[in-house]
Amino acid sequence: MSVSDTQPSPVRSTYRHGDLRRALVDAGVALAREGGPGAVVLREVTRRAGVVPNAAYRHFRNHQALFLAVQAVALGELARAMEREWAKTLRIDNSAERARAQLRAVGIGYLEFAQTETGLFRTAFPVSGTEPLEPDEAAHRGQLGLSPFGLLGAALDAMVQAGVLAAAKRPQAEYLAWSAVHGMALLSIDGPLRHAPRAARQALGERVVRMVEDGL
Amino acid sequence: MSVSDTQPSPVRSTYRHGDLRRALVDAGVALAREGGPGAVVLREVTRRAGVVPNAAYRHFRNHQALFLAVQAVALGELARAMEREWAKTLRIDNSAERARAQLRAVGIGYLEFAQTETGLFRTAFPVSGTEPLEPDEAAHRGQLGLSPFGLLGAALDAMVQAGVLAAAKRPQAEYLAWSAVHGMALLSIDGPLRHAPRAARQALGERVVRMVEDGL
DNA sequence: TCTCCTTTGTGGACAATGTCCACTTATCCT
DNA sequence: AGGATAAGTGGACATTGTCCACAAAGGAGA
Repeated sequence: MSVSDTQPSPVRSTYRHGDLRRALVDAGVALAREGGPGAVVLREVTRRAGVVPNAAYRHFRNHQALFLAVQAVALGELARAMEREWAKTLRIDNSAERARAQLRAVGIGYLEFAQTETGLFRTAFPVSGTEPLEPDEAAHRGQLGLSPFGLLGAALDAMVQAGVLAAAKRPQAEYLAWSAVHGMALLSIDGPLRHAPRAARQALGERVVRMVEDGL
Repeated sequence: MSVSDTQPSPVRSTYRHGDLRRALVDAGVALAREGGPGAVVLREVTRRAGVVPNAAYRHFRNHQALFLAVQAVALGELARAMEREWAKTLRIDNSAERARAQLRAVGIGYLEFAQTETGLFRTAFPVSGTEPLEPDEAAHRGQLGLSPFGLLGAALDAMVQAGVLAAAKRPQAEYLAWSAVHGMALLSIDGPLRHAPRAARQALGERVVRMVEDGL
């Protein structure tokens, strides 16, 4: 409901669509949401927009360009999910505790999103092939103006500031944390844990985040 | 060269192929090796086997079944890569040191394989959609008879035995370690580190493995 | 207001892919 | 020897991404 606001009827009386580009992206996002990256099919997208397949080519160079736009939206939604968790940490007074909590929040938000919006999550990180988006491009940010990557960095910075992370370990620490959480997300949705009870996955999620906290 | 040994000529005089199933899998593996999962295209596979597309259906129910066979081979190769690293630890006398080294070996082997045989690695863990293979099925094992998952478990068991890992932390520890390393592998080949110099990736690989060792 | 140009959709086509059905050709088993 | 059966072939179809030529509508300038 935050993404798509305009498609009252799939039929259209005017020759011009009005805002086809947006309609296409919206349809793409909807498809990605329930079906993952593979469901973002150009022809189906145009079908949902009530338009002939070729019309898409007036707005995107090719299928991949369309897909990238969808991916950007997915990344934005991920950022927002993480921000939501982050916001909960703001009342914590003790700065060391808060910094730690923020790192965890970022991780938990990530994992939660992967399990709640699996299709979008998969779309945000298309596995192979396509050149991925740069982790910090404008469109992928949430309301705080931070990309998922930026949020993680902010949490780590806060940890250094609060003295719970040695400054020497700060450089590149993003990648360590991200790896662990991203891996867990994949194991949870595609790997051997995909059929484990939700509680078990949640417990492992907490544990992996703690591992990062302790092992960084 | 370990996988395919029989396809002297793509042409064939006999009506029967002899061992088409194997030829198909071999071709599939070759395609996966350079091109990843998306390159394992049924028609191309049959083409390489010098046979008409439909012939594949005598040996595999559908494209996915073929793909699963290829995936199994990829998992086997991964297992072998890990075993190779594992073997290097066997001369270490101190059992605590050895156990730790084994955990690292398993991780490093995994990461090395991801970067050396990227196509096969991606094929071993097809991102979304398809139901993944169970991590312990027979065909995916290396020469030691252990699956990638089994190798990791063995390393963790050794750590408990050697007293460098609290028994209480043992259960499910596989998933924590696997997450971290798998995530790093993906960041290295698809994510933001894909263009980083090899040395940088290697350093981060070592670091993530240490993080697991310390944080488990 | 009338013309023309540019943008945006349409229509029809093509190659590639996975899959289905009917048919042919060997091979094996009595 | 002879028929069942396994293994390949041929032709077809729907679906997908993409290309090219064309039509329809707005907008800019007269």
